[in-house]
Amino acid sequence: MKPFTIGNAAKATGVGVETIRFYERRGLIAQPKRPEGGGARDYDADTVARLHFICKAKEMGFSLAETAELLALRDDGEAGCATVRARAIAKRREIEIKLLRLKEMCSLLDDLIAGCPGSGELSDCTILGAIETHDR
Amino acid sequence: MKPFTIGNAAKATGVGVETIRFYERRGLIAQPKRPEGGGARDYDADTVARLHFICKAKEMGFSLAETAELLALRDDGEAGCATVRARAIAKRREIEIKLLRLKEMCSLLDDLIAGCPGSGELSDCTILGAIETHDR
DNA sequence: CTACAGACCGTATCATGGTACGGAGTCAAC
DNA sequence: GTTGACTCCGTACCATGATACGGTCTGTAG
Repeated sequence: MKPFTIGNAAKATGVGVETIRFYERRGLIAQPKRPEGGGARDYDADTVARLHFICKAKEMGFSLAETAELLALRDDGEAGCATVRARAIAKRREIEIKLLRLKEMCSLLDDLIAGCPGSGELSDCTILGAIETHDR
Repeated sequence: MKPFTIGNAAKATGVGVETIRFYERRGLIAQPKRPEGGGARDYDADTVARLHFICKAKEMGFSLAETAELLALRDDGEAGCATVRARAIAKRREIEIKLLRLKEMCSLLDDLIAGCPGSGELSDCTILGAIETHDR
């Protein structure tokens, strides 16, 4: 088994070397001990697992700070499954809200696009006009 | 008609005074001339309209840089309506993509939440386990 | 033995969209 | 004539999530 140098850990998880160092600085993962006498640090399996965790959590929309909290829960013997579940549900709700915001944006844009003749002078542009109007 | 000092312009558009100055620095709006001998600048109707424009565009998901481009189009006698329409359509497509990303996040989370017993030891937490697993 | 690839480390920089601070000036009311 | 509310202006700072730089050290291959 090849040693997980920072470069190998980066390749294995698809993040950059600098990004791993960044996560270390942010406390999401521990920096592995450096071998006596110098040389490259060895990223153990658990640290690599944490990197995967971070990537997955990011995919699901968790911020780094939230991911750090999830990792802390994971490390905390006291915490229960219900706490984690609550985080997931809260995040789901957050995303739902963003989804609604984006849908609103879409329909605003749809209205503009539908109302636009698509050619002609800028002075008659219904889109610019509509953006400018402050009807609220 | 009361003069649009920066504070009044801010109230009228719902943005902060510092934010207006920030937009000036970014070139989205021009800084009105200062009256001879000093005193508060007067934000004319067009500048206030531009501020409304910026707010609306933000609501629709345009970044400040994109909004600056739209404003430049608005100022450009040569530009045609078709250009503006194209921007709107492109932005719509972008938002559609974000929408899909968020929907993916939602279903990932839904799967986690559905598979979770909701109580019990953290060591059996299906959610943490699933986040950690690198199946891709 | 020497060159080159990586690792190491601190620090700086980027983009995005603001927010805050501090000192000075101005204006109107009391 | 002083207080308080604004304005003006430059500059600094915030969060978020990285990315880059430059110099040193080490490990390996040729």
